[in-house]
Amino acid sequence: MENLLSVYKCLCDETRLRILQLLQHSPLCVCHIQHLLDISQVNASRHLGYLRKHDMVETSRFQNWTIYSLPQTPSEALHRNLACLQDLAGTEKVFVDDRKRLQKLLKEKDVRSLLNEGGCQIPSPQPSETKENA
Amino acid sequence: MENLLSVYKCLCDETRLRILQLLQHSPLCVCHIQHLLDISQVNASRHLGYLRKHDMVETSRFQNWTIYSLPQTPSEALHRNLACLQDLAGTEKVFVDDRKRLQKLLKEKDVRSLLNEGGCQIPSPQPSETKENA
DNA sequence: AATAAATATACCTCTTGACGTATATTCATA
DNA sequence: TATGAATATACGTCAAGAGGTATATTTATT
Repeated sequence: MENLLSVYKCLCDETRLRILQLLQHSPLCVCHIQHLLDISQVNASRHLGYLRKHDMVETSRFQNWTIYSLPQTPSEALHRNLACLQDLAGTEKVFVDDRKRLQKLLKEKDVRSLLNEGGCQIPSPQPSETKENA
Repeated sequence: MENLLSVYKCLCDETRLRILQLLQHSPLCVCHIQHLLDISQVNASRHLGYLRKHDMVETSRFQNWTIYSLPQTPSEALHRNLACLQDLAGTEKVFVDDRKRLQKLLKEKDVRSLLNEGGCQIPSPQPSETKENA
């Protein structure tokens, strides 16, 4: 029950929902999140810290960057709810826009090499989910 | 997004989780919830009011009772998350115990007739989910 | 060694919400 | 009409948490 409640508490903030939705596509640094969501550094760091404290994300350190990613072995509650969120995020404009910005970001060489050197599997470029990317 | 966040906010309190899990099995009055969860009348009423305010439950009035039930046409976000909760609630002791008490309650004639006269579909007695009901 | 970048933490303020006590309100019934 | 049962609301208190500003910490670079 503790864990289940923890999951829902992590999910009941818009910023954290957006973060988690992005992390379902790729590991990311604080600065990436910060810019993708257009929020302050402190805010990004704090929400990520909150998620980490509740075991919703894992971190690895590379030089000056902290790379956040979803847990390798998430709890059942987290796993199920992330899947659920994934489904629901398909139609939500905020998420769609975030994903578009993410795809763009993941094309940048320095971003890719940072995540790579940080030991992360980053996804190959995705076909855009809507035909026009205008 | 508003609605999705609303759903998660409703789900991030243990009392409300227990209530929703019970309502997935049968419509119930405030006094039923109150006794099943062993909480105060105010507390039960307040959480149910919170759920109603956020369109997570519907109400009908019969004499002095307010019968709470899940919406006939829940939002996509609610529908999905209730299904998810249903799955996760299978193994959670608190929920298991609540359900046992509910099954017992639903065998009482006055409870059944109250819900019936209130215009509710109440489920037929369930086979107990664990073999022993001791 | 000084600087800059990336991240984290401390302190403050404000809002939300959880729960207790007390008190309406409504309806059936004695 | 007075009483009791079921429900809802008002008011107070307390804790959690969201976000801002300032500041520390670590690491690479000049």
